[in-house]
Amino acid sequence: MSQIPRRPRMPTLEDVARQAGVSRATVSRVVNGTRNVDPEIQKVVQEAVAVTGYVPNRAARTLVTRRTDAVALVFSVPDRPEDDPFLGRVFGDPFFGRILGGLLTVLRPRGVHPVLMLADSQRAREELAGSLRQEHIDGVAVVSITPDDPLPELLGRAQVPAVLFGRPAAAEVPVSFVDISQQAGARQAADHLVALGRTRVATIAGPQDSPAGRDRLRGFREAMAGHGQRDVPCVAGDFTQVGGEKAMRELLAAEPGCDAVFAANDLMAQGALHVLREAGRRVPEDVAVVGFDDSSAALAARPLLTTVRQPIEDMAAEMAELLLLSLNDPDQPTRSVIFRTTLVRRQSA
Amino acid sequence: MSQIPRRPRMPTLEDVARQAGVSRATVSRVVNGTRNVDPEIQKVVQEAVAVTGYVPNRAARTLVTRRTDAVALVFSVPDRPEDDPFLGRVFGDPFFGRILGGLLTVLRPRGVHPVLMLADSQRAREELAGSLRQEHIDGVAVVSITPDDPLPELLGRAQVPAVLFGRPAAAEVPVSFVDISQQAGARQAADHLVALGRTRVATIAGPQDSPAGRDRLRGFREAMAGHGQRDVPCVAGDFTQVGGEKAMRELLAAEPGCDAVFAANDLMAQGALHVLREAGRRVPEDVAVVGFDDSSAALAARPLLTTVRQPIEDMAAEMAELLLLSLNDPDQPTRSVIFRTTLVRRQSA
DNA sequence: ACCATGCAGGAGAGCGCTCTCCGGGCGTCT
DNA sequence: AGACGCCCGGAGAGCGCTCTCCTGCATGGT
Repeated sequence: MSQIPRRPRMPTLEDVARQAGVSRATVSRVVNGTRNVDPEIQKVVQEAVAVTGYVPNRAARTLVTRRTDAVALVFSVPDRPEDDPFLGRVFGDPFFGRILGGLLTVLRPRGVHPVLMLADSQRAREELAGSLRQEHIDGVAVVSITPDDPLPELLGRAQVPAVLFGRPAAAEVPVSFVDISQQAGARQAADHLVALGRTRVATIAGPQDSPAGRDRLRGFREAMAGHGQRDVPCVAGDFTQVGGEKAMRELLAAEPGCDAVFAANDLMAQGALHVLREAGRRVPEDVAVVGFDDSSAALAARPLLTTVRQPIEDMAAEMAELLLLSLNDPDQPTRSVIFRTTLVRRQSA
Repeated sequence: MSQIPRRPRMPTLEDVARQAGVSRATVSRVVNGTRNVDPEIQKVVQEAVAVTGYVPNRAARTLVTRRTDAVALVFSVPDRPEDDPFLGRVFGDPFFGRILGGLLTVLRPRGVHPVLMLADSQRAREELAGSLRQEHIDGVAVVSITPDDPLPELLGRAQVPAVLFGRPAAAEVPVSFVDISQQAGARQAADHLVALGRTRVATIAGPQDSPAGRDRLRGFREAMAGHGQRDVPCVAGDFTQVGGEKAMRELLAAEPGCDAVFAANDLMAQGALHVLREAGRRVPEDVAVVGFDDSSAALAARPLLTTVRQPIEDMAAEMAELLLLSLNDPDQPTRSVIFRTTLVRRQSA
């Protein structure tokens, strides 16, 4: 342990107490607002605090309260070699930032700080567990983009205050989460395309090893079946733009007459848009396109992408609320909150 | 201070010491690898650690070492009302995630955790200062997207270990930073356009109250002057896509004959591409377009955007190195590292 | 007048760790 | 053989805070 570059010594409770002519305990009470303190004395103490420039030392406080007022925001991604520069790509996704923004709206006013962590290897997961046991953080918000992620179950078992973004793959894991109704969202896309009079509808699905990918496809198919279209041509992509391009090309080859496409996320929809343009199809006149997420890609696309909006920020905020709840009372039952999606109508459909 | 939901008591050094039949001090030495300890005893201690499942308590350690092994990653943005939901937009920029990714490649192996903070109001800045004084964090990495940001100066004065992404607006602020040579980057764009044989070159500049915006414009103008084009038509945008669209429209109206455009960032270039397409200009045949940053927008654009690459991840990693350096020795002189940009040639020019 | 009651402030233990200081055993130099 | 270091382990102080317990005083009921 390398030793401390000593910064000038900070004033302590003791200093303030001396300055104010009261005991340490009293100062503590004033600072924390616990118990009643004579207003007269309160004023004296507050002045002493101002004079000395006192700020409570967090570590000392944590040592006794066993609260850190920090939570981890964990991104759980598929394992990869330690030196793979892929790291940047993970966080390059704006999705990530939106979650952070949503969390912050709740955490900040409560004085809780988010610490960023990445669970991308067995070792990283162990370190995360270590962080919790070290009492470095009070709880965990997990965003998992890994199929069959072992993390949720790990946390659930460990009885650690944790909340997931998106339901866990294994339904019986005892952990709180926020999610959207994927199927209802897909249904909105289907209904919209049908209302537009489209009759030869196809879909670019997400990876079928992800719950979101599966559920969106299922929801879309069921809805289309309800509208009388039993066989929806489908090619699965990988949630990336190039994946969407590839899928769209295949779809176009297999179903040249299709007049509408539902892509399981905006990035793939954007890819589809590019391919359709190359192929000389007009959007939305010849082919209507609907995406999913309402990410920044939807606004960057031309024509502007009609898409199923996922209220990410609200979901993240709720995630924070749930987390704080179980922080303050570990015996809270696990809860889940399912958000409603909305169809955002723009130009592409 | 709400009281602790007590989790089961964790094993302490004391427990390990008892288990191993040695003193607390010895266990501490083994755990931290300070001083030599008899290999025999070392083994006994390690076993005791394994048996008890001991993990050092971070707060206790911090209390005495005065190190938290945490740094703040601060995004300094223009002030705004406390309840403005703009929050999400800040972090929605992939730029943000790339920085985080870069930082992490350095911080993670060193066991340092990034804590996220937002400096978006006077109050937030004070809280940040408080966090430092509370010894909640050891240092600060700042990404400022505010013109005339008071934060760098504040930190510089406070003698706090700090590193900026991008040079401070006021040159004499004593604080380390990483940056690119904005002018050299702009020059690369200019040289490329000239090499392409373009003779009527225009530019969409960034906001002129940001250092980057100013420097890129200056660099571009100087380079073009060097190539014999003295008057470069210029409209300033605001670094957003719509800003780019607006600027491009103005440019097209004023200079219908222009055959090349340099946009001060990719987002604006993307906007320009859209407008050019609407206007029936072919890119790159009629008008060549070069962006700046090499962000994800460059790859999302069609045609693929030729752009000046800023090595964000490398810069962020260096930022972390500089920060760790001054953490370990506060007397380090302030340093700055200027990175080289590279022209990434794709389709648009 | 007395004791029960309530409330505000002080004393002091103790959270879990690191680190300085000490002491004892051993090797080495004279 | 004695003196002198050196190396390794133990003892114990103390980091800054919170919180329990205690004490002293005012209040009110009988």
